[in-house]
Amino acid sequence: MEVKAKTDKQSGLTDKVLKHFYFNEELSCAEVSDHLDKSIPLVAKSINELVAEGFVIEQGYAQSSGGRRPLKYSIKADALYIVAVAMDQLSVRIGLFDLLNEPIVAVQSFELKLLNNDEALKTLINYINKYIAASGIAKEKIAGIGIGMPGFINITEGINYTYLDANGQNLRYYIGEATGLPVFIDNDSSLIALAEQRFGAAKAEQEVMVINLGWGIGLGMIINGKLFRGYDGFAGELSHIPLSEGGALCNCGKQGCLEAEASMLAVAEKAIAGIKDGKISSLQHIVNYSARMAGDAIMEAANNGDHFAIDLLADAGYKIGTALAILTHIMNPQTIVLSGRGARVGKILLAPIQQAMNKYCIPRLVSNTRLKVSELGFDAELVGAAVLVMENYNKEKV
Amino acid sequence: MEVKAKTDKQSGLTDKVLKHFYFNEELSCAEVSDHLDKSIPLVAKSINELVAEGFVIEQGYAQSSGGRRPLKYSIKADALYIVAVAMDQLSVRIGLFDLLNEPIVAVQSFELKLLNNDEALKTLINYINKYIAASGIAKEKIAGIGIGMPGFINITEGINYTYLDANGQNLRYYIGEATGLPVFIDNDSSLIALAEQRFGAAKAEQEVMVINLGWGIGLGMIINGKLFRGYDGFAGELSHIPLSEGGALCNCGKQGCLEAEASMLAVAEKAIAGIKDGKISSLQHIVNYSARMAGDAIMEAANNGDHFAIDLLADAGYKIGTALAILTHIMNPQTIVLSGRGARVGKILLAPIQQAMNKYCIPRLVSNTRLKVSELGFDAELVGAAVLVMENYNKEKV
DNA sequence: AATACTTTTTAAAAAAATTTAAAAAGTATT
DNA sequence: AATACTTTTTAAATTTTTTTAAAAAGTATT
Repeated sequence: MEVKAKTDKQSGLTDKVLKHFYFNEELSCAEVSDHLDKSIPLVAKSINELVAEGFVIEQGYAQSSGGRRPLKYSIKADALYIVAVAMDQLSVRIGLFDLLNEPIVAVQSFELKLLNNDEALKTLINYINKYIAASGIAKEKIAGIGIGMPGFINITEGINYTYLDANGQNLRYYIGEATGLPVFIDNDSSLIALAEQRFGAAKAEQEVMVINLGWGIGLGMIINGKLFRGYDGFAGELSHIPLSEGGALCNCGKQGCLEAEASMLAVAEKAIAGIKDGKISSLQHIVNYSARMAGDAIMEAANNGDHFAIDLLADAGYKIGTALAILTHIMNPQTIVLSGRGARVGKILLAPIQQAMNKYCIPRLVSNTRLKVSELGFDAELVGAAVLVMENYNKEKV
Repeated sequence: MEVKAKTDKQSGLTDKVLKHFYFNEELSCAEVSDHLDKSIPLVAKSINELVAEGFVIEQGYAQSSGGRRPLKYSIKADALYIVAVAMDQLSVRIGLFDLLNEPIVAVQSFELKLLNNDEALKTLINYINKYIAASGIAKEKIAGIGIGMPGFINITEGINYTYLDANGQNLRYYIGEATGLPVFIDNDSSLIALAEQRFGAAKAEQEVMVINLGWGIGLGMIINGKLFRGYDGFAGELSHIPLSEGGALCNCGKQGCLEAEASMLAVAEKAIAGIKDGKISSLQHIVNYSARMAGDAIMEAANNGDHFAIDLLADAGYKIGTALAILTHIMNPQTIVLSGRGARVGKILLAPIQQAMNKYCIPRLVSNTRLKVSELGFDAELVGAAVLVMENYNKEKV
């Protein structure tokens, strides 16, 4: 016998309506009823409840489309706040957003090495707690903490198999206990995909592949309008598909992985090697940079027209395009979005990627697949972390 | 304003219950209620209706599990019949099945060249009509005709962009008019996947990749327990992914496609070339065979231990395995099934496929992915065609 | 300007689904 | 063998949801 909370049923629709307002702009009662496929009386009841509780506000009457003018409602921006955390292998960004995804406190970032760092989890929790305390926002007003992190993550168990070991404990629960707030974690690339589908370049689309161009190359898949994770949660491992026979050695142990050939880290390494080899470029100074700093410098230089940087990126782009051709053949997506850190050089990558897809894709597939550069860019992971919290939010939580 | 038939709502559950009995063995009312997540009174009403109408029969009381003995029900095999048609580029098979997937009339096959054949559609319809008439089964007892066919198929529009042109008309509607029965069409590989997930090697599994080894290499994808078709319906184009730089020329115009390197047709061509080149084998006689007959002979010989045939298949298997490694990285399926015509040499292909996957997959992915050979084999497409009909069947049809 | 037709919202009535209670038919334990 | 506890089925009572009707507030057309 399942113990279903009585409110579970009753407030189920109300939560859906609330989320619908979070994900959409102004809506009338009739529109919500239509979108949610629920009768108007039911939806009206939920909306009135949300208005009474201060989650939703009336926005006045809109233009008539041939009948009575609809009364529009929208989410109340300051009804709740969300803590969003975006991590990569070396650093953490944290922000506090309202329900319109506007930052309430400036996004802060700090260094945090995940690899072989036993203190990483404690440091992270400490930083989150300080950030929330400094914001002055009452915890009751915070819907939860969303965290995007690299690594193989088991969402249901809340475990990251790669980083942030909590002695095998549930990471969500552990951080939740330490912060006193509901915590939701997911893979960084998945969250970027979520952000692009909800508020970005592939809004409301059903079949979307989002490429997370960063120090590695990630893939977040939206299938049937939902994040797809595969049977064990490991789907989207685009970066380690065998691309070229006997190519560069990847840190996964194999050869010819996309990541080892075309990630921003790989580009940076090639750039440093090239300059040491006497290549002419505005990037002479990067030889002593870390690969990571070099990566940023290369993207900057490419956007400023440096030929060497552009050539390197074009080369990476062509390889990425080859992988995207494979992906397109298998998934037949509506849109492929280039997102993440590398989106800032998206325009430079676009041409060689498209070129490779033209060559390696069946014509029918190339012509139907849209290739877009993210506008969310580096913010995508933070937005996705916020979305993750709201997707899981329950008004009447335990 | 949508015109929803009033019966649509009422009989909705009854149809679901009916299908549940088609896809499952004996079930009690309580079990169905549990599976369908509907209350017992509702389910009981539907079951009683189905029993009264002769779709479902009582199977007596089962063993008690500590309380009242459950009354089991099951589908009535002869309540309905299904016409299943399985096509490839050169031939058609047709069968009449009952609701237990048992053939009522022997499966017949005949030659039908699809390419550049304006008469193909008329011939097909003619054959189907004759087959049904000869069976002596009343049309009222036939749930519909399911047809699996090669080519790019738009399910919603009912159009096959590759073969069987009905002057741009809706193929489903066209055949439906000509036969007087509801018609459902789908891609052959999709139907094979459907069969494997419903009655085959991946029964009830949610994330399954089914490889259709035939004259080409097809892929049917089950994602979230449902057939996935991609945005335009062209997902699963595994056979034309760029596998090797500058390999054999494919009839799609590109080079190095999996299909051109590892399909049964490619194997047959290699075999004929090899024998002409003086290879020792029991297959000397196939030099004058068509590639298609040669393909069958090679599979036969391989199963009889012919080294040359086994080597050729092993070679093809290794290439298929490389492609499956890529597929596994992207999709992280629970199970990969080797099905279709080539399943009869599945055991021979298994080892080289697994070998390639071991080499090219991240360890975590290989160890979690099950690789199985279909037991349905060549019958899979027919079973899938029958499933297609029943999935779309409505008791109260228009 | 008046009439006819829209669309949105509110309220009342009807229908559908679930919950609760009770009966039927077992098993397990003392 | 009697009692206590299960599970399945049937029936009755609620609850929930949808449908229908009506009112409110517009637009378009003659």
